Amino acid sequence: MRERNHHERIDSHKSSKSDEKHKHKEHKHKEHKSKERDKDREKSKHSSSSSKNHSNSEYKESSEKRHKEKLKHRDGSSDKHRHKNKEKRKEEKEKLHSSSSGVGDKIKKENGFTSPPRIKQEVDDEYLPSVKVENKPTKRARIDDDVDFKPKKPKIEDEKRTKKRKAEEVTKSKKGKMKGQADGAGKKKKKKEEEDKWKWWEEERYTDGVKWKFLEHKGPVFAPPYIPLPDKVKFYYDGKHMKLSPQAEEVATFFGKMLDHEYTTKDIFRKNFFKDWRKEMKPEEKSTIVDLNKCDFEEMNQHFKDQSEARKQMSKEEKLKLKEENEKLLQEYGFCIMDNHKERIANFRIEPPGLFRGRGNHPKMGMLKRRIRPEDIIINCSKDSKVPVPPHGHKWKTIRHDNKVTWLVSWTENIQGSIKYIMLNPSSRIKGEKDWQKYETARRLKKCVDKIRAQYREDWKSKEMKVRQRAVALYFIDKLALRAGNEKEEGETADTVGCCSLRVEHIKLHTELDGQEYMVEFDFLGKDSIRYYNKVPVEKRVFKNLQLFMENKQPEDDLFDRLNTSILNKHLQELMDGLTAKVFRTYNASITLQQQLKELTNPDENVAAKILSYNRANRAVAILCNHQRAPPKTFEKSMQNLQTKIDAKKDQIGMARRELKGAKADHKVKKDEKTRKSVESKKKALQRVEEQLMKLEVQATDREENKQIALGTSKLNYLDPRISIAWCKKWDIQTEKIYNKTQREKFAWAIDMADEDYEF
DNA sequence: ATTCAGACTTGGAAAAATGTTA
DNA sequence: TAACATTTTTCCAAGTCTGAAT
Repeated sequence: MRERNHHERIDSHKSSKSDEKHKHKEHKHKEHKSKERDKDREKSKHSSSSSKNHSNSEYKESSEKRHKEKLKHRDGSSDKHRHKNKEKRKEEKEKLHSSSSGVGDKIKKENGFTSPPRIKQEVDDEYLPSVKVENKPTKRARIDDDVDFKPKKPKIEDEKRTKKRKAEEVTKSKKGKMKGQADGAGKKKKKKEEEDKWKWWEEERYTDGVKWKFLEHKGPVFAPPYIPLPDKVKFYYDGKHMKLSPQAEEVATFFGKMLDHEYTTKDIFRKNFFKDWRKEMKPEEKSTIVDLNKCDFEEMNQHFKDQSEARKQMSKEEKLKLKEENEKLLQEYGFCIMDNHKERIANFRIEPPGLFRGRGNHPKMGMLKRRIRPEDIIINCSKDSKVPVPPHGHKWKTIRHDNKVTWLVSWTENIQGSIKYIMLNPSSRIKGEKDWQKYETARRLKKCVDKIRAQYREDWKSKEMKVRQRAVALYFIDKLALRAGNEKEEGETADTVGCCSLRVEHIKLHTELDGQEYMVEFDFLGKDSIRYYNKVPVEKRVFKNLQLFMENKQPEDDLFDRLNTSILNKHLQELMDGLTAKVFRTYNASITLQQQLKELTNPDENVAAKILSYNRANRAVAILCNHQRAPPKTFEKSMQNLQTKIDAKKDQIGMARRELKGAKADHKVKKDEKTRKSVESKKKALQRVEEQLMKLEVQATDREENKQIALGTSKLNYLDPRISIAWCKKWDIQTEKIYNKTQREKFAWAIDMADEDYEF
């Protein structure tokens, strides 16, 4: 950020953003940098035994340096020019290469779809042309899909509900009437609940980009106004008490609340905070408070701790009252009417002001996120609806009636200048339909993925650099489930990359490593600055291509310099309607789950063990997608507790065994009914405890394996829920065992529609 | 072709709610 | 019944992708 501003000033006479970007990139301290990276690698090697390393912290430090080490720009020659020359050189070399190495290329056993780390076996099979799937032209596939995606009849026989939304109201009331007449009073309630569950998936979708016909809501709930601190809570500057103006005090409390957080120790955070805080100060304050290090927020911090403690200690009645108030608010603002149905809103509360907490090494961390007022708010609703009323004495910024979008409320946030929205809950029709559609697109990919894979393998040999890069990138996206990797504005966000934005410094080539040939070692920060570390064997041709792409480049140069997400997606679009890079992630995630479930589920095992298998399948996907979490702070202890329980259970078993033995002996002697019964019951008791033990042990295994893996995201966003539902039905496992209430609501469509035979 | 705003999905952490134990 | 552990929900940042403007 600093550096960037500096440059902007110097270079202000010219240059587009992209020029600037390259200038920055191309004049960094190489030696310095690469040394840093080496050190880093060294570290990561030590710390990782598995092929994917999960420690983020190490990486972050060094990535931080990236920004700092940029050197001054010097020459003015056009960037594009340079680029072109570079590429020409490359193309020449490429020709040489392909003619010399191409011939000897034998087809390896490796087909390019070896398992991602720790997934036992998988996509391999997918690559082989399957019997069932012919390679249809994409057009055709599209049609197929559409058929698939249309609501299915079965469950609506009796009611003929497949009609246009317009007709819904009629349907509904008619239905109500029928019920009212038919049912006895006692049944009414239950019936009503049933009716409330609207099966939108049995109705027709909008086709023309229209998202709704009617939309009515009450607008957002604003953050509560700032309550000044009581006088006894003091702020000290340089050891001296200082009463702050309300504005300055509010911002100070944001910092005070966070005192225990690591953020407040970070330089950038402190610097950004202090700068923005000073903007809120009165002139006197501004002239006095010049050094953040001399500020003492301790009492504020304590005050808020006390407050939250007090909240915990509230009496039952008070808590209940609070809960009721919350519920009232939810009832009033938490729902909207969209096309005759009451739907839950996801986030009806406006984000309160506070300090921006970017993730990873974010240049803007600590900046003040300002309070949103009604005047910042754009309302979206239908013309014929009751327009939400702004708070007294205020006006909305704008009121819109745009039914081509799904949001109800929007505002522009001041840190990145991006737009924030209030939208509906995942259980809503509008989200659900889209979600369903996403999986249908992925299923269409399944039908043509063989063809696409064959195609990009062909493209590895292309004469055109652009095509080769595209093909290798796509291979990574497919094989490793990498994200597309859009370009980002440098200095505005943390330095993270995806596939297309990988830089030379992010991969290392090893002709041989760990006994395998042609290994690529990935090490970069992905979304949310989560580290991706992986060593993968690739095909020789890919390897050679990578060498080519890296020739004559600096570590900080783009690996795929002729490629970006827009080029890639345009290409994908041509291969299959609706295909984009992220579809591969969805596809590979879902297909992996399906295969893993098939492979891991043991019919003879009990429910607990089956669930463990499910979780393991889920885990395989999470690993593929690199979904990591920080190990829970209480992890070790919680493992210990579980172990204690297990030990206790084992003792119990010993006891039960002895008792059984005794009973048996008794029975042998007496041979009467009473002792026989006793033996029976002891046997049962033993069995019971053994089962409990088994459950605990399964739980322990599951938890251990899940230490640094986050299952949530894949479960919620990547796995076709119908696969899971089919699995549940097949093995007679309750849906509740794998989906909690929220999840069941979100996946209601899948729960209703998938049967045991569903195949992704 | 490139840039940019906009809209929407995806992501882990943290807070809140709920369950369990001493 | 408080303290602690675990699960669920909320929060909001950070991606992807589209389409319009230039």
